[in-house]
Amino acid sequence: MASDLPTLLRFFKALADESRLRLLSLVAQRERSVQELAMLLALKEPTASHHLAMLKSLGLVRVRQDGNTRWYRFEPGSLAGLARSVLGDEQIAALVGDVPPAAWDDHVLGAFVLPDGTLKTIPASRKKRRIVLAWMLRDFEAGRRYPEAEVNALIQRRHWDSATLRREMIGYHMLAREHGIYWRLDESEWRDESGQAA
Amino acid sequence: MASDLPTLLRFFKALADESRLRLLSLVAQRERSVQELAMLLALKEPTASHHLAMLKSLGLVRVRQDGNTRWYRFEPGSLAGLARSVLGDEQIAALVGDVPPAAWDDHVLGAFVLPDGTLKTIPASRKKRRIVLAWMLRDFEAGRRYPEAEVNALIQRRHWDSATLRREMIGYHMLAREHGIYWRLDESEWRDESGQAA
DNA sequence: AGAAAGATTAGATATCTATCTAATTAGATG
DNA sequence: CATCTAATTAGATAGATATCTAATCTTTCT
Repeated sequence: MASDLPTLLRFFKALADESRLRLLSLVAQRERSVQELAMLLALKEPTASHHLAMLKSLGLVRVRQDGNTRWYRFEPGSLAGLARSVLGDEQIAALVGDVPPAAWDDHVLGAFVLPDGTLKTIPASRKKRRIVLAWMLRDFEAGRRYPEAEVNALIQRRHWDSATLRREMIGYHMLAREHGIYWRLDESEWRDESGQAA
Repeated sequence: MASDLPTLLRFFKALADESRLRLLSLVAQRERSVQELAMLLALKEPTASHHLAMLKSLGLVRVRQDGNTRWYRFEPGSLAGLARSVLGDEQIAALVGDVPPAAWDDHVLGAFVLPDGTLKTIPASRKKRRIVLAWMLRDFEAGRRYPEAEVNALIQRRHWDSATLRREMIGYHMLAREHGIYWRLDESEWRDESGQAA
């Protein structure tokens, strides 16, 4: 139901306060007036009133007016929706809205690839090196078979050290070799940063 | 499981922050490194690290170290306990720990009853008047029948205006009258502050 | 009508906390 | 062994917010 990030955030902020949790607890037992609640929590009435207004705006409590005292009570089931939106692990994963998934890769590439398309340096960290290698692999067509000389030529369009880079691509299982012939492997075959198969 | 107030409060405080919610969301999709997370949220690494430490201390994320990068991932099911402790309305009501239920009544009585046991004034508000009347009703034995003169005498030990107080006790259905004879009614018969039967 | 009670609104303040920079630790690389 | 990278820890700061006092509003009682 209410599982967009701003809404979820409002609920959590409302519940992340000891006074408000105690208020909820007290009005869950029975109807209570503002001054009674303020007295029980050792707060001034305006403070209690302020908290109750927030809880009301979220539908967590209901008010009944009688004379000039207002009786607050907990709204049963109002937290069930929140609980449901938090129960499933998938719901949490679905919260990211506007973050482009490739942002990190772009960031790394931007730091290592020059405007002319050549590699500034080979990233020292495995994590970044893997991203750069995956980018370089786009120069190779899937299914086609390449002799070593052609592999080196394609790599050298990006960086002079084709020996190192070719070895790395093999190491990550992005490229396979047999009898001096190379071919590109599918992404599902690649090794991850720590050398494990994906 | 974790439904005492301090624990619940820690969880809600941890989740009541946009950065931490987004972090959870990102690591729920896949394993991610600190610098990747910092970059995706436009935060500095120490900030991300700080948030992740808090989430880890609550068991919401797990870490795997590889080289000197640490891969964080969401701990599936870690929120289920929280959700369960929030789902049931009774759990909320059970949070009040150390608040004595009679505190409010004691407070009212303390404000209107003098040390010698007499009534300073009759509370103007129905809410407080009802509490004082209930207190005065203790002077009457259950089951016993009282002529009007005796009722007045018992009330006057507390306050001179026995006529008003007697009428009020009748009004709240604490006392019943027939043919000039009065008797005390059970608490279940009393009217509440707004005149409704309990 | 005037006074009082209960509650809310307005405005001020002090505490908490999310974030940053700088310094430190631990691991990998050459 | 020196260097570099990723992450954390330490310390400082700016922004958020829980709470208070004072003022206002509404309903009830005399």
